[in-house]
Amino acid sequence: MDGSIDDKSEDSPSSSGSSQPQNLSTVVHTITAVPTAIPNQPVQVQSVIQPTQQSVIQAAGQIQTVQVEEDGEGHLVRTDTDIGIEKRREILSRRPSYRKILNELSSAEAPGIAKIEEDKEEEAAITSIQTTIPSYVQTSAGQTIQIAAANQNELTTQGLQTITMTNAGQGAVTAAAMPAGTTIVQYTQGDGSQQFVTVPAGEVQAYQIRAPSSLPAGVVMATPTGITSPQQLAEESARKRELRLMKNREAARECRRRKKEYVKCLETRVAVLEQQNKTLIEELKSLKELYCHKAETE
DNA sequence: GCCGAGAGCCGTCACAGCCG
DNA sequence: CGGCTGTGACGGCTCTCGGC
Repeated sequence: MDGSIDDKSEDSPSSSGSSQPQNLSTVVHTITAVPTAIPNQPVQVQSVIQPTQQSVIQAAGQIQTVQVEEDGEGHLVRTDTDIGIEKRREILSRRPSYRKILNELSSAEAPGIAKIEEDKEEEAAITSIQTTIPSYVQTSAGQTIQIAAANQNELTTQGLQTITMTNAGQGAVTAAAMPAGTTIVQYTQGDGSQQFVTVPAGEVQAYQIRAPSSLPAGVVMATPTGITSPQQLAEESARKRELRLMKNREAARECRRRKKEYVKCLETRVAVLEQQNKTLIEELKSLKELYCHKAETE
């Protein structure tokens, strides 16, 4: 091909392909500077190592400096420089999350690629209850459950609208008795979505409501104190399982969302790069013509 | 209208890696 | 080291579309 760039690292970030793990992924060549019409000027090209989904590689968005030089036969040859093979291999030792990949891509990239939001809303909600709140659920007459918060202001911010609970089912936070004696502590988040935790009725008095930072937004974990009977243990483990499933459900949703966003981002990049490639080819053609024309006239 | 194929989404499980 | 998180894999469900 006329004026083609011989990319010696087509499937590997390094120009010495054999020294790289086989599953090293695609290299997305991000041309950050369109070469000017100066024939012998080395062209700085930014290359973004892009791991594929299935591969065991890591460190997407690692930028390496690549030089494109003429090889003496009119071909432009890419020669990688900066990162040593060993170091790169070390960097590539773990697959990053889609969020990491995309964020690194976008930070290494010109503006235009949106970062995956760091779940700001969720974090905001968690922040408001992040520290262990010395609050207790207590049953009183008529199944009214009240949480005495050390800092009511924290509890009433974003994540949890209201923390005083009644059994009426109308309040922002309600506790409904289950037939089997289980109590569901239900509350409404700022966005209107419902969250709940199950609490065996007999244990309600002993429950401490706390909000570990690891929980999804607005989820309050009730930690029983003084569980003794096997039945309570079973209920506790069932509760834990439910919580785990719920969190994993949410995590899977988020993961899929990030994955979609990541794929979209890649598709956008492909389109941009195809366009840039076209432009470069055109430019190369015109330069060649110019050069030939000049040679003929001399 | 019925049926099968294919695509897309979801929940769950398993597992690797991270972090306190 | 144990708990948590992110993600691949898998199976089930639903929807759409084309062929009959």
